[in-house]
Amino acid sequence: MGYWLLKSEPVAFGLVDLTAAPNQTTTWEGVRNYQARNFLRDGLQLGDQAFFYHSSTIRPAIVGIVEVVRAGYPDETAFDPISPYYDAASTPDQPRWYRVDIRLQRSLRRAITLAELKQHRDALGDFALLRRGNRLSVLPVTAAQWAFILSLEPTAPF
DNA sequence: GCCAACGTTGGC
DNA sequence: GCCAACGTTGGC
Repeated sequence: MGYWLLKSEPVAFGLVDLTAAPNQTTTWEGVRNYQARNFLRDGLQLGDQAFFYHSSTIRPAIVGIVEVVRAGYPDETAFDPISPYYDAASTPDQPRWYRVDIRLQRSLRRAITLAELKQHRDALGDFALLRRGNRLSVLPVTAAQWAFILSLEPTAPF
């Protein structure tokens, strides 16, 4: 079972949108970065969990947990000339870009902000989200990092 | 809005 | 293959 972090700009598609989506499920398409593509194609497996992260916003933060409900498959938006994600170099025979489908498992009881995560650099170790100049929209999380971050979320009220 | 980081493109 | 130019990401 693998763990990941998926970034999304809430202005474009945030937790509110995922919550409102049919079946609280969406397809994670339009990723046009090779490293992220490799994770989508080869890394994310059915049943894997991922943090849902809000980026490019006033308070960047992990806000939810999603589950992979369909592992990597070709991102067909690359084949569509009208799509903003169109890429003439990607063909059905030789797809260049991949996507996964995800479903909201639950919202976090509170947002765990990037600022807070930075305070725990030592505990988190080498965490892709905290690397300098990190721009990856799909990144791996170790089991230890996953457990630690979840431990920051308050449990039952009492 | 600014700027650092960094991936991509294209000329040579 | 090098590298400058350029575009995008994303935090602040």
